[in-house]
Amino acid sequence: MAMKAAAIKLKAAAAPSTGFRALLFSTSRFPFNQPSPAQKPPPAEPSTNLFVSGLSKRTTNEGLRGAFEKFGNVVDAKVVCDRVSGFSKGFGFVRYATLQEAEAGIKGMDGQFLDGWVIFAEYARPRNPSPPTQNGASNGFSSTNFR
DNA sequence: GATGAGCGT
Repeated sequence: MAMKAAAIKLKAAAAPSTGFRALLFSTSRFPFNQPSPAQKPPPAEPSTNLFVSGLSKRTTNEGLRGAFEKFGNVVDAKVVCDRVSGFSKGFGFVRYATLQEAEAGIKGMDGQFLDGWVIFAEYARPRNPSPPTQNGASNGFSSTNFR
C-alpha cells in the first residue's frame, strides 16, 4: 500500500547531515602498520654475486659487464633470457672477484641508468645447485663405480 | 614486448 512508499521516502529523507560522517572517518585509522612479522627483510647478505634488475630488454651480457667493470673486476656477467624466445627477462647477474668490488659495484651502479632504464643492483641470493654432470653423476652412481 | 616484478638455461 502507501505505507511502503512512505517508509522508503522516510529512509531517503534520513540523509546524513554534513559533519558526523566526516568525523567518523577522520577518527578511523587505516592499517598502515601491518602486525605481520613476515615482512620481507632487506634482501641480501654480502656476496661476490650480484643480482641486477630493471634491465632493458635490449641490454646484453656485454652491456651488463661493461657497465659494472668500471667498479671492479667482473668475473661473470649474465643477462637472464628466456630459453625458447631468447628475449631478455629484464634482469641478470654480475659476479665480481672480491666482495669489495661487489660492494663498489652496487654502490656505483644501483639506481644508475643503463640503456635508458634505471637498474637496481643488490647481492644475489644463493642459488639452487642443479647443474647436471657436475661430478660426472648426480644420482650417487658414477661410471668408475659401476660394473 | 605494451615500461616490467623479480633471483639464473
